[in-house]
Amino acid sequence: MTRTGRRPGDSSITRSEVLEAARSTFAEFGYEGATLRRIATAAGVDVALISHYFGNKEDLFIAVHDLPINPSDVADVFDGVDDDAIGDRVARFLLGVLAADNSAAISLMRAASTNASAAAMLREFIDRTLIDPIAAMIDVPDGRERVALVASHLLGVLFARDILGVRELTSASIDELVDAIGPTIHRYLTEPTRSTTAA
Amino acid sequence: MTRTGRRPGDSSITRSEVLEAARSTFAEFGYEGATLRRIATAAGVDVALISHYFGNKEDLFIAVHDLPINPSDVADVFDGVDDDAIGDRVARFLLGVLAADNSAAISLMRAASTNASAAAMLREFIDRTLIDPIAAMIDVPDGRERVALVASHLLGVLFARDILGVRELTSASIDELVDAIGPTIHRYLTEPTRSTTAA
DNA sequence: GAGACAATTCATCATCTGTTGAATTCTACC
DNA sequence: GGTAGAATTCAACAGATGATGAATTGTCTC
Repeated sequence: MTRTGRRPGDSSITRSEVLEAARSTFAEFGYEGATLRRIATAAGVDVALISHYFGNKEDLFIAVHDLPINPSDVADVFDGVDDDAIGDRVARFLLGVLAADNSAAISLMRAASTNASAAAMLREFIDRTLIDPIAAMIDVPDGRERVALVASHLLGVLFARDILGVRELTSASIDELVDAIGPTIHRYLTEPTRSTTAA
Repeated sequence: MTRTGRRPGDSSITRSEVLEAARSTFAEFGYEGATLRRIATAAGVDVALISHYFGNKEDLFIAVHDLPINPSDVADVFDGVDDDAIGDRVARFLLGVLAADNSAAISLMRAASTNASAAAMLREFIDRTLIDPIAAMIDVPDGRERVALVASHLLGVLFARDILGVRELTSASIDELVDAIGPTIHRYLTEPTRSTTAA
């Protein structure tokens, strides 16, 4: 149907359609599994157009994962929260942002499993956006290790729920998950450790 | 060097060498990334030999992941353990078995991220080997959901540590990790929930 | 309305994928 | 010691992959 040459009408739309198609395809199939042709088909576009816009596959991946949270957002989460509610607040914020249909987090997790540079992206994202600001706020000596445990727990829940499809988690609402996980996060962030936690 | 035809000497070794090469290659590259040719090279063998032995790639993957724990092993972990030590015992057992250089768990996690049948394998493994027996033993109404949270946490730590390479976790010893995570697992398994946990 | 340039597709490339069939070399049994 | 069969490699396959260059069609500016 669509012939060669430029389409009539506003053409700035196509680029964002490609991005959207790439996002959901990366999220569903991971880096290697998300074929340029699959993305192109999902976007209703020829393969070559993707290369034309984004150069190569890796640059497309990077463009897609211009990540959803920035450190100051995380800092805002703590604004005026009394200590008792920190766990819930963090849990709700992260689950809300990361488990959303947006699913950039799932996409990154899938890709990170088999692609070293995606793993580095996610690792640095966790570092810069979670560990750095949260550890600075709770201000305890082993703060970074504590936040790393919190992040691990969140990653694990996303993995089990959205990648593996563990029933006990898929059937729970975000509210129920926050209710279950919040206290754990709260303890990791506030409770004294039993001994030296990590190096 | 190696010419066509059967090699002299004991030939039952080769098969296990292929399995070992497949194990580590799957663990490093995931299902799609672990090329038959890559596995063959690692095993010092021609590609066709793999197909000859294992039929196809999926059967090879299944043969490799004849999984390391069985439910009765898990049950034994609780034998004569007083309630206070359950968390540590579970944490040490699972981290010890799953994070070992054996790395079948990492291999499954990597593959599960991009391959639906690998995800199903891991999900069922968690179900049958962790959730079923542990939930039966703690014997509380929402036991399955509690164990699912425990499993999620463990998966998350493995993911963050062995796949992402988060420094705060890679620099910790197994003992330190057990020390940090044990109490959390203990609470998930024994502490009363704040409200209804999940469906 | 002509010319520059952007958007889009088509055709094609070399490379890699899993799998299969035939050929060769060894071992085991009679 | 000859022969059945297993172990192993070689060669080749059809299909998919990411990338590139040329061709076509639209939009915008003067």
